[in-house]
Amino acid sequence: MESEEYTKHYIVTALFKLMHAYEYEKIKVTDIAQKAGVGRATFYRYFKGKEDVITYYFEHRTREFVFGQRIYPRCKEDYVKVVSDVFGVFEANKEPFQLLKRAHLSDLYLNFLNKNFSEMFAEEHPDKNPYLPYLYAGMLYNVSMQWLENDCKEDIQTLAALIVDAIY
Amino acid sequence: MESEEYTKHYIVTALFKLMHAYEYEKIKVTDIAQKAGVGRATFYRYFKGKEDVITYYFEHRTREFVFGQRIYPRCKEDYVKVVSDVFGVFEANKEPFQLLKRAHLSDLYLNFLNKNFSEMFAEEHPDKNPYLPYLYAGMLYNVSMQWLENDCKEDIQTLAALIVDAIY
DNA sequence: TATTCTATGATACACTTGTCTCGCGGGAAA
DNA sequence: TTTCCCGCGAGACAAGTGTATCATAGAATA
Repeated sequence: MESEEYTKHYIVTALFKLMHAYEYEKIKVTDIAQKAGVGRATFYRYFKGKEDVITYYFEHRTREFVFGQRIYPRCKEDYVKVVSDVFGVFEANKEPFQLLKRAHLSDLYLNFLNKNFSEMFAEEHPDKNPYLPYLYAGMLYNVSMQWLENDCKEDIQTLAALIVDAIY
Repeated sequence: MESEEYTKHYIVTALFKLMHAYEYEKIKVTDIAQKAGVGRATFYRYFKGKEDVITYYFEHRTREFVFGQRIYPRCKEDYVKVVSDVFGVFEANKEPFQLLKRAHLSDLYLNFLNKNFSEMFAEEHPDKNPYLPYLYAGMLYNVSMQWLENDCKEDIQTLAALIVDAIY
């Protein structure tokens, strides 16, 4: 008898393996269970459905997405640094983000950016327009996602320059 | 025999009516077809599924408002105009957007903005950085969504000024 | 008026989803 | 060793999805 965590792990990795070969929508619960070597009922005992598997995976590694030091940008160089940092973490987790996107769960990342930028701005400039962090988060999020669509082929400096030039 | 456009319209409005009363996930294609007064097969003749109906809505109901004039911003006043326009349409369609958000389908609106901004920039400035339209779309999208969270209580001029000041 | 055209509803079908039982079998406790 | 526990696979089941076929009503055309 396996531990519950092991069973979950088998299921998660099975889905990821399948997602390398097949389109997310085409993958059926039966396929995942078979690949994981468990019964379909077992799958449903641990997960509500396919999407729940992805959510589970990301909830267990959200910490890795936190970008290094939360410096508040005071000059153009700081802006470049923060923006490059965000893109850097994104690129380092390219594959998980591709899975997120395919599962229509990318907004979890946007929520994450919103939360972090809001806190950053609130600490430093409580007086500033409260929508400003969302403005930054939104453009970083969307550019990141389109960058991902292009398989992150442009280098980070180019993207960072685009962002910073546009807002500075 | 109804025109095809009418039939599509019945289906779209039927879905939106149902979304007032029921959770998006609980609404079945059969329900939509019944509410629209058409057969289920007719639904599938025009739409690939529920989500496709929402996409259609944004393609055909919002396009004329947002990009009817299709001015490409050349000065600060143009920027204010375009941005105010986007927020204006958003506010005018506040209720549908709230439904979208509840259904976790807001990214369809982001897709819509991306598509339109890309086309606008491509026509006017084929040489510009191709990520620029996504930068604008992303920040407008995210600020709009947070604005919606606040029940659109701030007035459009304030928001438009924030955006334009940030990028100009 | 007669004929063609076509959007439609009805219906059947294969497949997937999500829920629910039931009995097996291996590990832990007695 | 024996008994109990419980995660698990197997499979049944209702409901929803998406596709395909077919006959029909009614508008357009001749």
